[in-house]
Amino acid sequence: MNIDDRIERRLDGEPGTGVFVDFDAVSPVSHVDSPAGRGPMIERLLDAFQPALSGSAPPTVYVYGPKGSGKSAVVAALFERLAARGGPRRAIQTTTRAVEPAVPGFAYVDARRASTRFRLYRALLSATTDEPVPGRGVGTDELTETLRGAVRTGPDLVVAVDHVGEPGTPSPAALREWLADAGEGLVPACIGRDPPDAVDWEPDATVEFATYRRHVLVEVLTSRCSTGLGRDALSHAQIRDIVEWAAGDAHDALAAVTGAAVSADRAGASTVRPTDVDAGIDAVSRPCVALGRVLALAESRRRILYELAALPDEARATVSAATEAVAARPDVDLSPSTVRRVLYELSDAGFIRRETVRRGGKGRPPSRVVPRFPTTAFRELFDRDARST
DNA sequence: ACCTGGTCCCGGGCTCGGTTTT
DNA sequence: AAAACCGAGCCCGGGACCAGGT
Repeated sequence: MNIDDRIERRLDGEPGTGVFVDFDAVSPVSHVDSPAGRGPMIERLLDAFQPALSGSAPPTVYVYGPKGSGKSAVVAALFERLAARGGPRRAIQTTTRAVEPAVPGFAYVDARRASTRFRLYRALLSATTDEPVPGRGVGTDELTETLRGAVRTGPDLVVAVDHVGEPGTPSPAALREWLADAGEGLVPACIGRDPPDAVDWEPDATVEFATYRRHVLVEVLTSRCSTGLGRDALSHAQIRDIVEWAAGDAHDALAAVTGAAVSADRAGASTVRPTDVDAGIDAVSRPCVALGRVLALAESRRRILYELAALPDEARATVSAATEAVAARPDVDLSPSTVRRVLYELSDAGFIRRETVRRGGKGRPPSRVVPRFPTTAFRELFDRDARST
């Protein structure tokens, strides 16, 4: 947050004494313009893309590393800058331009929201053209031709596809093929968690992200909290405790901070108390699914998880009980049969865990339903999203 | 044998953009 | 110009069948 924003905030009448000042600054799903403590990684990425920047053909690049190590934050920020500094958007023909721009275009796509060919092409079209892109009622082949047309002229386009190879997102090999089908100049740069030898794709270059070191993650949280939370709302010691617990995972750490701040906010406190830190940490299961995955789900699935996260323990004791409780909520308009099926689907995809409980009854023993995502942070994001629309 | 939980699959229908007919 | 129609992707609902327990 720059000085103007800070002044603006005071002009809006916010005294700056609440817990939250800028929710997005601490939210695990929003990426900041300049990620703290990751300068060396930006250099490594620029090294990998150097050929493209000096006029040669762009290389294919694979960026990998564990969850919460800053891959998305750094690559998204870098590609945004590269795209902004690149030539005009490709759909805009610049016949007056004397020399073809030597530097390729750059685009960032989240595979979680582009999990099919149709959706990938759609995402690319809206990234490269200003025209509205149809979301339904049009065939994939037709969309392919539209994209081919938009890409045929102009420089190459480096497409960073984030979160490849997760459950529900395409593999690098599938993406390479999809991009090749849609034009010559589309060069993939995939970002995933699997090491290169476990991936069905041979990139020209690889860049590895390592887990955050403790002191760097402290730096990240301190920076985020200084803009996102009220002054001294979270003490240095508390930040260190959360970092210690998070074991280098920035996503989990930020989710815990968000949960702690929500807890304090609800209690009307102006600073985060020890019980709030405990509550914040408790609401983040370990291991846990990234919030970005939860938010990329269809609206009906998000609604089910939202309701599920607020159920008391006994209502989650069996899948049947959870089904009944969720389906009975007024805002859920799915049939119990569908809720049940979706719960099993979400369990398969890792969003919830089923723990079989021994019980003296007849038949196969049921299993308890446990959320595997940051519950408080998700519910807060869900509420804020509902309020803004 | 019987019961309940879990897996898998697919037809139908919804919504939306594009096309043809009125 | 409006209305009717068509076809695309995607979601919902439900049922057939399998698994694991008494």
